Amino acid sequence: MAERGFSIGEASERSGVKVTTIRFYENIGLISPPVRTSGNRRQYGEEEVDRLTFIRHARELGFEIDDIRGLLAMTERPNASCQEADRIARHHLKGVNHRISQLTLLGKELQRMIDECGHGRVCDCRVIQTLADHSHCQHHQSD
Amino acid sequence: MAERGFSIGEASERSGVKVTTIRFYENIGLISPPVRTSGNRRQYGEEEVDRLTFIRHARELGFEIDDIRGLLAMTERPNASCQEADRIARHHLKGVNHRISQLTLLGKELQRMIDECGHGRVCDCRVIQTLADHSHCQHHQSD
DNA sequence: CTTGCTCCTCTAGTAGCTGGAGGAGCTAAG
DNA sequence: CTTAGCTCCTCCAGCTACTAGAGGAGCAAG
Repeated sequence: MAERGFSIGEASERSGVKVTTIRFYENIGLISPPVRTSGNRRQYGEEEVDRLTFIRHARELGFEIDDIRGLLAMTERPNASCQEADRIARHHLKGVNHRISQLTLLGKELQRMIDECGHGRVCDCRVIQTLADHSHCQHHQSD
Repeated sequence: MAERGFSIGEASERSGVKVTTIRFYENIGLISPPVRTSGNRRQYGEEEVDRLTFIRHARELGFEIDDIRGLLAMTERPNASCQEADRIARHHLKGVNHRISQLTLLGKELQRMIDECGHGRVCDCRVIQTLADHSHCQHHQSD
C-alpha cells in the first residue's frame, strides 16, 4: 500500500504537462498542492497524474482554465448530472465554430489581397491598398 | 493651411481605434508621438488617422504588431518593391489556414464528444470520459 | 567529494491590450 | 466666479496561459 509516488518530473512525463506548467497549475489552484518529501519535493500519485492528463486533453481541445475547473469539479461528483459538462462543451464548440468562420472569411480576404498583388511597387500593391482602403470601414467590432 | 487637428478622442472615432489603444500604440512605438497642444493634449492630423485606420484593418485581418510595423514602413517607401508585403501576407495566410484546419479537427472532436453524451450522470458522460481517456494520448505537441 | 541532474522559490517576460487611480484642462451653465 | 461634467493626462496593475531565468539546495553515482 505504501506507494512511493512520482516526482514532478515523472508526473510531467506521464501526464504530458510540463514541469513548470504543473507548478503553475498548482499556483492558480487548478490542482491542489501535493504532499512533499522530507527534501521538500512534490510527490504525486496516480490520481494526480490522471488529473493532469485530463487537464492536458481539455487544454488541447481548447477549453479555458475556468472551463476546466468546472469539468474537474464534475469528475468529483460522478453521480451528478452531466448537464453542466454538456453545456460547457457546447458553449466551447460554438466558440470554435465561430472562430472557424471568422478565420475562413479572413483567409479569403487575405487570399484575394495576395492574388491581386501585381508584385510591383508598394504604391501599386493591393495588399497595402486594401489595408489603407476606407471603403470597407464599417467599424464593426466583430471578432 | 493651419489645420487644427483632432483630439485623441476624435482620432479614435475616425479611425475606430480606441483611445487607450492609440496611447498604447504610441508607447510601443507603432505610431510616433503627435504634437501637443498648449494644454499637453495630443493632436492628430489626417495622416495619423489614416495610419491608425491602416493599423486597425491589419489587426482585424489578424496581422501581428511586428508585421504591421513592416507594412507601415513600406507605405513610407511607395516606390520600393512590395515583395516584403507579399511575403508578410502569404506567411500570415499560411498561419490562418493552419489554424483553420486545427480548429476544424478540434470542432469535429468536440462535436463527437457532445453527440455521444447520453445526458445522464457524470460517470457515464462521454465528454468527461473523452477528456480522461488515455487511449488517445500521443503527447503530440501540435498546435 | 565532486559532478551533474533534478528540484526548489521567486520574479519577470510574452501579446495586445484594458481598466483604474488620481489629477488637470476645458466648456458651459448658474 | 464657481461648479459640474466631460475629456484628457500619466502611471501602474491586470488579463490568459504560460515560459524562462536567477540563485540555491537535494540527491545519486563515480
